[in-house]
Amino acid sequence: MAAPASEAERQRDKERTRADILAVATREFADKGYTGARVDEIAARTSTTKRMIYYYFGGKEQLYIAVLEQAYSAIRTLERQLDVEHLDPEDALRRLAALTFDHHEAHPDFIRLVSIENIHHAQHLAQSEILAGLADPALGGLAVVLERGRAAGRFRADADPLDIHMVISAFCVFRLANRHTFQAIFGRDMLDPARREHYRTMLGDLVIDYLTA
Amino acid sequence: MAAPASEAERQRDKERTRADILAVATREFADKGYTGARVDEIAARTSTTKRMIYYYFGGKEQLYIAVLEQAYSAIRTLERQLDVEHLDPEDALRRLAALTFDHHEAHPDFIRLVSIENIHHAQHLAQSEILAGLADPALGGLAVVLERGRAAGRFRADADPLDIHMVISAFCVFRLANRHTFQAIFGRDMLDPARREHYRTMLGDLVIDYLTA
DNA sequence: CCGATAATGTACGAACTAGTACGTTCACGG
DNA sequence: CCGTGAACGTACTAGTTCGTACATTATCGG
Repeated sequence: MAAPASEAERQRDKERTRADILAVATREFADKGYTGARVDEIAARTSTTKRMIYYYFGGKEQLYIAVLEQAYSAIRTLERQLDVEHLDPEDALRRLAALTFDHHEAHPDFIRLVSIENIHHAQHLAQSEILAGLADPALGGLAVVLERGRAAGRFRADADPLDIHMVISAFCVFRLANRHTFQAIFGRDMLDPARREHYRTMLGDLVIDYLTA
Repeated sequence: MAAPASEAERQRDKERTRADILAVATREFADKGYTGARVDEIAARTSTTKRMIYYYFGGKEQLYIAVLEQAYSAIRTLERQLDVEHLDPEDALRRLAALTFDHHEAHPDFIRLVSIENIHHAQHLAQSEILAGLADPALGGLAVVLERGRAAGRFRADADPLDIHMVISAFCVFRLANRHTFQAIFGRDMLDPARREHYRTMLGDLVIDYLTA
């Protein structure tokens, strides 16, 4: 009767079970926060049981840290896409801004996890070891581009890579993280598709106008 | 023996008890989040008992809403300080940016409450009635200043008051709300007093350079 | 001065929640 | 083909947490 030959149909699959738990936990933590998330609820939405969460991750906190690590490592790949070599500084910066804008919009769960983690003073992130190497890819290309623009006399002299990164992040993060209170108070949906291109362009202008003033 | 004549020495004081609970609850909710905050913990830090929380507020959720309402109403007074009449548009905007910057830095609890409320999709704010009249004071003066700058040909034509407000808020909020993960990843303390003036000036430049590009 | 009511304190319960003890089933090597 | 360990499921517990029933004290009008 049973023909379990195919690897894909394996009833017991370490990788699949782990990935399943992690995916469900990501949504649950992003949605309810660390304290608000319920281990029983995560287990219920999984195709396995609560026992497996403790079997594979150890506990609620370690599961949450694993979720954070996965979310952050997915981000690492972003800034590498910046084409430092072949674009002039202004175009490269506009491209970085647009890339970051798109990336944030595509990963609302990540933004929420970062907000949640900040509520908890980044205490879980501090326990993790994913930090090493996270800063570099985000800033390496940016520093090069800024230096090229400065050398060409097009960018202001006091432009700091981390400051520019902060402005871009602030714009993109705020738009997602604070959209609910913003909507409640001002009645404007910052994620309205009709305004998307406007904001995307605005961020580029904001950065370039500041650098070239 | 007892000489309870003086109003200040009253053993039973409705106002004082209420205010005490609210102050303690504000710190507790801002620190731990809505789900993370414990009613028993709030009661313990109060000079009264848990019974009074339910007597005056009804429950945890209503207490949290009361905290939100008080925090937001304290903000209302801010934007009124903008001197629309006697400053030229650029100075007025720089002043608004600096005012907002200072205000956010002075009220970290408020920023945290807003972050927390956004995690919960602003569902509590929606239940409140403080919303009416919150948007106007924030934007009224700004709209006037922008229009004056536009009329004088100094500001770009497509400048929208709400967009400018968003940029200023994004900068100030991000600096406080995300300082822990930012610090953990990039090793920079965005609240370092040594960098305060730099960021304060930078925000003004950012806004003005965008508007006058 | 006294009764009514607002304000406060104590002790407790019902429901929830993270975590675990214990038992079971599958897969793979020999 | 079978034994051993990895992977998985069930049922339970200890502790927590919101909320409340009930008792008590202060204050103020008459």
